[in-house]
Amino acid sequence: MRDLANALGIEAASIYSHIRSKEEILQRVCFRMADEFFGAIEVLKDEKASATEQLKRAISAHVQVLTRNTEASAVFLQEWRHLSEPHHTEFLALRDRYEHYFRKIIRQGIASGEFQVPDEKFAVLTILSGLNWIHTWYKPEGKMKPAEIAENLSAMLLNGLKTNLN
Amino acid sequence: MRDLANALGIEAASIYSHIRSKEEILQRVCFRMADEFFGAIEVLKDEKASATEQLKRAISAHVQVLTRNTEASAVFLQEWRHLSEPHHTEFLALRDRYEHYFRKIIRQGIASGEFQVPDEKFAVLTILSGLNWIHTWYKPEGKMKPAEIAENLSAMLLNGLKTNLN
DNA sequence: TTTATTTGCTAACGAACGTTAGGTTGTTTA
DNA sequence: TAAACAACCTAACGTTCGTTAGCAAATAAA
Repeated sequence: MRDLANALGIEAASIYSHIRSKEEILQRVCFRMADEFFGAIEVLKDEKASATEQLKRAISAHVQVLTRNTEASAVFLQEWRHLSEPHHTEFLALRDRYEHYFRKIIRQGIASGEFQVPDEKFAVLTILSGLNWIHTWYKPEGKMKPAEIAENLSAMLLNGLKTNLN
Repeated sequence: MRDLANALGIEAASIYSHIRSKEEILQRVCFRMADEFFGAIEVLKDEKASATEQLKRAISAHVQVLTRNTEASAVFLQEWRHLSEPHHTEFLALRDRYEHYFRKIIRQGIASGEFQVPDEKFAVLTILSGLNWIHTWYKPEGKMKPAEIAENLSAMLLNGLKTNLN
């Protein structure tokens, strides 16, 4: 709180005119980011699109949220486990629900023959790992733009590294 | 320190018979894990192997280290940023060196035509993200064994999700 | 213009933290 | 057998932490 107050140019005690507690700040960051993520995929719902297309869009949406909120993303991804109950459990439920959205796409891809995936849950966890690691290196002034990041990640996850002779 | 002491069944003050400081514990975990990772890739050095094979082996080695040290891995991956100087800078240097090992493999794969990678650094960061996310879900008693994890991750990163008609 | 509200201040509180000091007990070594 | 050493204990310290209380000043509203 003293570090935050320093950054704001006020005293730590003054922050309590604006918030109830430190825990409330963490809750707000985590649940607002969760809302951002869900909001971003909510508008994508188009189950007529191919699984490939749906996955690309989901990846892109996720990347947009992350790169638009780099600091909140870092807090969201690294500090959620400090949430107190019942928020901690609620948060895990949201995370599960978000993962299920991706699993559904993967399952659809398997069913349609677009994807060949030995383990669906593993695939989703790996996709999300690639997405959620972005905050560790992404800089707004960096050479790779969010759209390029999404494109590269999609290409890598869909096509793999190996040279494709198709 | 009191939580750790509780887990050990001794008093917090007693820990200081065995270590110099809390910071020393963090240093030891982080640098010993770094040693483990470097040791694991050290024995792999065989530049005659294809880039594909080298990458598979590097992934496998990394997975073995992570899954053999799940708790230390969590500390290593999540707490390194709390290291004090000069250890913090040393740690980043080690991390860079480890990343370079992977970049070298990718570069070799591009040169030999095995890989088609728009951005080599991005590819490595994504590979490492998949690897370093494992500690968030892996359980020794889980259904997927380390060797299977390595195999699935390699397949996914090399071949991608898309059904390969080759 | 006066009152209410907002936002910040200082001072302080109780709790938690990492660690030190001195002592005791058990183990090892000479 | 005695001395040295190791490993633990209790008690406590100074620091840091999140937060509250009471107050002052600035701003907004009546």
